[in-house]
Amino acid sequence: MSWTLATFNVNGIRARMPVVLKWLEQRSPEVVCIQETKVQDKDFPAAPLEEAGYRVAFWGQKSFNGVAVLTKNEPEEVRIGFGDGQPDDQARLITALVDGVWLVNTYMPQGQEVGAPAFEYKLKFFDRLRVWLEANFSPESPLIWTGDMNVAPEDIDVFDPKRMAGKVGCHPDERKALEQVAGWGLSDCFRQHHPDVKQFTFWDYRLPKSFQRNLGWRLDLVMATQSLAAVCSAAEVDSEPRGWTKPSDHTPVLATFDLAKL
DNA sequence: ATGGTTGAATGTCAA
Repeated sequence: MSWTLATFNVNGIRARMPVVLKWLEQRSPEVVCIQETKVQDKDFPAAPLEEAGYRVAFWGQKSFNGVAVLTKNEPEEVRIGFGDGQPDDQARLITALVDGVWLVNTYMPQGQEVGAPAFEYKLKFFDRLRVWLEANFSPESPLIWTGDMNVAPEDIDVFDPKRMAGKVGCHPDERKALEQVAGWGLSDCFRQHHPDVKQFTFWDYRLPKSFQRNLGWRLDLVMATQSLAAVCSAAEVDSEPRGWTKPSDHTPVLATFDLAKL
């Protein structure tokens, strides 16, 4: 059975519904992990997504953050936040068990700028995620950590690594924090299939014609435990929706797994 | 030098 997961930072689910619905019809992945919904739960546009054939689980807050998981099959379980005793004050983590796979969907903090309180919050969020993974899951089990990581893992993952060196998104401390989580037992599905490709998933609205000029970053990842990585048959970035009318500043990443071989 | 645009909300912040 070929099973495709996608991750998509939509930058406002309500503003992005035309793009999301068109893209779901085109690609029809089994699972879609969404970030930056920017909507309270009571206002989440579940009905049109259900009409498109998906079960919908979400956790949001007013104006900022917010995550959702769309699945063709009913999840066995959905969890919101860390539930680790510290306050779950920002809607950045939703976890679901579906089709025998644990999905960990994160909108990691952006960090604003190196040294800012938000930057410290970002680094701590990565540490907290690693501790939470250790406490709740086994790297031997089929698990996918995906979402907007807000870190370009390596220099190849940013359009101008010299200019961005040490800046937020490329700082060594952030890259170490990302590696620390991955070190639990996760590998980058896109990089596994495309070791040398300079392919971005985010192009800033604020840079003039950034998409046309390909001034971007690869911030959106699909990270799989070993058993899943071994049956990952393909991974791609679908740049097309970034060129549509009223696009998100991010575009979807897809990874396909042969779950029958697990 | 610190620009530029977008979403949510309707101030202005976050990205």
